[in-house]
Amino acid sequence: MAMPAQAAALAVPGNMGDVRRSNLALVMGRIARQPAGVHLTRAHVAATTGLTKASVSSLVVALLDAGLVRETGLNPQGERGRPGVGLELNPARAVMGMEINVDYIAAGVTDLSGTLLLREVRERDNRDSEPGPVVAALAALAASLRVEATGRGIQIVGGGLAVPGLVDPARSMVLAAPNLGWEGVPLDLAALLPGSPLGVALFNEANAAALAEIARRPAGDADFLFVSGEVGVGGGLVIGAELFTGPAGHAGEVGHVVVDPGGTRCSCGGTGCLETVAGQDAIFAAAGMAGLPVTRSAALAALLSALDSGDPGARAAVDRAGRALGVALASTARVVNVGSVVLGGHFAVLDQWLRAPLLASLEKYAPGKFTPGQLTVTAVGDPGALLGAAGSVVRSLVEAPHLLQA
Amino acid sequence: MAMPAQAAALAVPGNMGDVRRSNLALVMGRIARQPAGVHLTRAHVAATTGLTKASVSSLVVALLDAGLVRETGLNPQGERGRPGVGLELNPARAVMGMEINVDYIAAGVTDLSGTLLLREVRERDNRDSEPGPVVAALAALAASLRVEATGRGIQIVGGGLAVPGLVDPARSMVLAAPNLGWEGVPLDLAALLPGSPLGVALFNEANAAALAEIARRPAGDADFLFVSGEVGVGGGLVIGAELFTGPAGHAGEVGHVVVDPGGTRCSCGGTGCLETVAGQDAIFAAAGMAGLPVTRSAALAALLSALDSGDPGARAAVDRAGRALGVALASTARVVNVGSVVLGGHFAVLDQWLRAPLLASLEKYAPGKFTPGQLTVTAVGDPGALLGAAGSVVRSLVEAPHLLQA
DNA sequence: ACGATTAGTTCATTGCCTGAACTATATGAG
DNA sequence: CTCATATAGTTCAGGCAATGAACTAATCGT
Repeated sequence: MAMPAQAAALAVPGNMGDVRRSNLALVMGRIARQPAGVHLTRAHVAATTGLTKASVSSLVVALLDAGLVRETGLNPQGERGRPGVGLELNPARAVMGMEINVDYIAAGVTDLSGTLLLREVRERDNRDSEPGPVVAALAALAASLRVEATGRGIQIVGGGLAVPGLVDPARSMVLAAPNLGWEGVPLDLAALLPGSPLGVALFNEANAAALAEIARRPAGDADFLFVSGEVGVGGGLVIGAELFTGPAGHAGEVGHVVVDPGGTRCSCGGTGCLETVAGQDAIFAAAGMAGLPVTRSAALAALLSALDSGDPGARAAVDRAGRALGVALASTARVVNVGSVVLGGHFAVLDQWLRAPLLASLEKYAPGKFTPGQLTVTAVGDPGALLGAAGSVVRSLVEAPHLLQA
Repeated sequence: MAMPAQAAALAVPGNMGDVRRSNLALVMGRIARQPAGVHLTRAHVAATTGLTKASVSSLVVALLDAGLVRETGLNPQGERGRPGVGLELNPARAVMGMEINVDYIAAGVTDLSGTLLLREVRERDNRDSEPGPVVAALAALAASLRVEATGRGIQIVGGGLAVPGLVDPARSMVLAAPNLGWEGVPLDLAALLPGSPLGVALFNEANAAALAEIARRPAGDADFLFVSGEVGVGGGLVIGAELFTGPAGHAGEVGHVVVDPGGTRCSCGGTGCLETVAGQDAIFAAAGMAGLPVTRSAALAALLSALDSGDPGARAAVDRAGRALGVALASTARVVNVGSVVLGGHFAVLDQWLRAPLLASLEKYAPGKFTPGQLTVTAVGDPGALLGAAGSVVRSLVEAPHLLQA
């Protein structure tokens, strides 16, 4: 719920409890947004949120009781007047991010400020795998991290799982993950974090990575498209610092924008999709690297050295991918009106080779829409999906602190 | 503001006034959604909204005082128990929709239920016109309709203006309307309806037309892309029964999706945009009708008869436009994840000739995403932009009835 | 005519924010 | 060392909005 000046018609009556929850979120958000280590007092919260000191005091008590916030010592530096009691996010609460990908599973723990405390990646070939054992292995990994966290006095209150495919979060289902060979797979998310108050949320990998980017961008720069380059090409659309997933939950899928109407068949059944030109397998094949190193990171390294040594096939393949990406981004920019793009996956790795053809293509198909500065590379990198999945739990907690109230 | 179960972090403290406004909107929305002529009582509002009878009574008094709602007689048919007092939208309040287009200006008055009460279209060539006289002529037209409405005891509380071009509603500016020859034109919207309590809102024409479609669609079918075929190709993206305009306010511009990377230059500076293949001028030119009838409706009629008589050039041109539209819609469907499309403008007129190549193209580039039933033609037609602009005012009033409180 | 039934109002209660008054604890000047 | 000043935080009365129960109002069926 949102409560301010503009009222939107809703299906549910509002009451005073909603005011309380809204203001609780306001105070929680203020505390969460405070830079780490900078003293923040009730008085300052009141002054910056517009709430009265009396209300803030009452709301902070609720947050303390819920264990979301902690009091630190008094203001250390000598200022006039009574020193205020410091407030910060409770470091004894944390969330778990988890990821299932083609070559590995991973789990990590972040505190409520988004700092990564623990992380563990287990290599594992999940191609054409059975979902059951993969999820069981991830549950075991998560359990071990949880034990480690508990040993440090840290409670895991919830988690998020990122999967490389189309998901239906509402039904906890993986609708289609071609690279895992999963289709219509229901997941027992609760088993990943048994008994955690907030449970486990499910995300598409590119969407989770996009969420992780949000926190790492300058404030106000809250609209962008994250493009994830893996075997497939995924996308996460962020508008107003919110993930925009569209009516059916799969918006931002820039990998299947048509970039070549006369092109080749895509695994999705379509024709000339971006993925058929700029996906990892497509680039490797076009560069004449078919049947080369098994792992993707090795293949990428091989491609990079081929590019460095001036291999014409490799250069042409990347050039073509860059131009195609430009076509897709130009169209996307028109339809959803975003002017900033963040490149992830192999697009980030290949940035120096990709950038020139991509910018040229953007200028040709959407002149004036993009400046080079609006085309950036992921600030998070590999653990992006994991951090984003974890961060989403933090975010839901900041927006609805009452979820953890007694 | 929105008030229910899920709280979103906001910059502004909530208080009980927000609860009041939210519930006011809830009751107002319930009354507005009641089919015309069907008796609706306070008791029924309470039962369907979840508010208590006491709250509903109090809220209804406020709506009556604001003049938004009216009591009708008692329940006519004999049912057991005390008959309830009927409630309906006040027929003495109305809004004005206005439109500036290439060949005409238009204004119309609708009551709060969206019924068109008055409408007047004045032919007028606005190509490469000065904004001042056009707006003055529209103001005069609006004034005359307002006099007529006042004569019937109807008060105009606000209005909306639709313009064929990119607009910045916040600054009341037309950023670019190539077909009018306007660029960076500030509009004195207040002059169109002097002294009206809600003022005049500004819309892009395709967006306004999309708004008008919302009300005419079956409930639950709230996600679609409206494609407006005029000289240019515009679009209005509706998600969750809300217009989605994106970060900069121009989302849904499907006319500049790239459908042919090797294609011709577009007026926007890009290359191979949908508009270069499927815009009216493009189709007329491809059909070999350059320099034909002056007015667009005459040219369209000529094209239709050429199609009827089997003219191969005309058929090929429309075929090509249909296929290109399919490419653009396939890409758009992936990026924003809409599965329904509403055709307007010449796309609606040419539907029978366009449909087959369009569906074939959709099936080729986005297989399984569209069924023929999800491809429909405008249910509103010509006055769409006008009705949508007017409807937007009604909508804002329903969502924030307190705007008209004393 | 009277009981049953439904509509709508009145009123005491509860919850939350607000503003003012008050308490608590520091700094700095004399 | 003491006191004025300044700032932090709590307490408390007041107001507002929703709630639920009790009450009044109006109609139907028998």
